[in-house]
Amino acid sequence: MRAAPTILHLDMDAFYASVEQAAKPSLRGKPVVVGGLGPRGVVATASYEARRFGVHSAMPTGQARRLAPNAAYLVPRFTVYRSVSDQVMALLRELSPLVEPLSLDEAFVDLEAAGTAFDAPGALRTGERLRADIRAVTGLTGSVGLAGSKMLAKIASEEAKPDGLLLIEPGTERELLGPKPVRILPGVGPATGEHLRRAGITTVAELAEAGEDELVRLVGRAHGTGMYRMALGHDDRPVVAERDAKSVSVEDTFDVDLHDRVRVRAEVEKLAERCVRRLRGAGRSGRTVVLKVRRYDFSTLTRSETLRGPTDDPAVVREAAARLLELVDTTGGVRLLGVGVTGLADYTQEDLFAQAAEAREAAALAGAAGVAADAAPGAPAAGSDTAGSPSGAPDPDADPPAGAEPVRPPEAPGGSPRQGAAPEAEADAREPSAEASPDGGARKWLAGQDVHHAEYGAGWVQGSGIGRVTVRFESPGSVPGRVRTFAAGDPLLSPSEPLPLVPRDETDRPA
DNA sequence: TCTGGGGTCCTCATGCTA
DNA sequence: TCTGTAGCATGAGGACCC
Repeated sequence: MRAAPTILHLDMDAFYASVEQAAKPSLRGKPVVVGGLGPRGVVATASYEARRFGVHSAMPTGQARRLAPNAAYLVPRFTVYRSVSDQVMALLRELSPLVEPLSLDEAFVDLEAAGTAFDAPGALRTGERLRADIRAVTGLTGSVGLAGSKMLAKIASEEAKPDGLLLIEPGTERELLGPKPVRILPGVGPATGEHLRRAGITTVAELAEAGEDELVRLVGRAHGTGMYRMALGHDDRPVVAERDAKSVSVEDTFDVDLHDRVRVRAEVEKLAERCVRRLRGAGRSGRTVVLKVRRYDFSTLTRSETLRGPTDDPAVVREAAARLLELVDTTGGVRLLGVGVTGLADYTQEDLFAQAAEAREAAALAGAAGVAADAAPGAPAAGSDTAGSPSGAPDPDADPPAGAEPVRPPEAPGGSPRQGAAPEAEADAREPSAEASPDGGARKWLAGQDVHHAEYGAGWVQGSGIGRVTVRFESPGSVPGRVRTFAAGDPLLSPSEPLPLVPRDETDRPA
């Protein structure tokens, strides 16, 4: 615990919904729900107006619709959220070089790392200035918590919500935490909360009284000791700016359970390819392939296979996933499939082979020059799992050449810079875009999606169905706009890029 | 019409090896 | 040679977070 409140936690208020309200003037002050709109969708964020009806995050969208039938239901637009998030993170980096993003809308800042002394009044001034800057730059509100540790700063911002600021003075933490429910502590979720409740522990003070040994007995060593320290207000976790991803995965929940085994196999293949695209996009490779299956009864199982070396070859991941699927009984139906890769590395088995091939060539050249050289040692191991690899490619699933140095290629092909902590889902396949309907007919329009009409200008899809699409023509800087309905296949209507929350110029405005 | 998607970390079981 | 064991890798599942 630090002697001064130098950890700042920022949490944007109802972020996705607030961005939508800023982007769509007609929704300001109205209940807005952002999330999956399909039959099995859940709420990602609800505006404060929608929360008054009892709608909250992680609630099935169907249930939200029953509670708040008149709310606007929109699909998430991650491109916009990411660009607003970039603006906010840039403001945080002006405060200190040590910023730890937790998601698009949340981050810790270590003010001490800025090299400036921060006492309580100084920290408060910094927090208030940050909130004002965020409002000026994005038009949105965020809540700020200030304390001597991450846990307390986060609790403070939670208490300050919405649109507030709270500083927890060092020395007051036990008094503040004591009466709060155990669920306020990070890492105490529904299962642990219920477990503790059955043991007669409901508040943080009772947790502290129970003692470390009892908590270890109840919930295990790692969790028990950590929870005890937190209950005493002790948390010395540092703010960490850069964190490498440890796994990459994609998954899909189907509107209707899949029963056809052939279809299940085809979906697993598609997921494996999507997963590898993400993997390659991050310039990484992975060694362990994981298949996830959620069955009709919501029981979830995973099967995994560790390869001989890391790969980013779609064929290798696809085949491993297919082998894993053979181990799973899907009788009764499948509601979700997922494919992931863990054991990430920055090089692949193929890189090792390329290096070995270079070594062979060099040796051959040396041999031609009259220097004796052994053939590259380390033939691919027998029993390789990938007999089906594309011909012409080196078997990517074999032992690396013996004696090969652990290599790190200068840059993976197309490799993007390594991301810092970016737990936020890419949601690449979820970004709203006009989709061809399965029957090859008119496009499918998603509520909330950005569109442009050749005659009426910029707008967004308010609703669609039975061959029609309703569009509201407005933009962030305009007054609430008019609604018009078109045929879903209207050639004058097209999907468009999202507009910035602060219009760049008048051309962005609706006609 | 219950219950998404992308992650991290922990625990426990099991098999192999020194 | 046999046995016990510690350590490690792997695999599966659960809890939690945003």
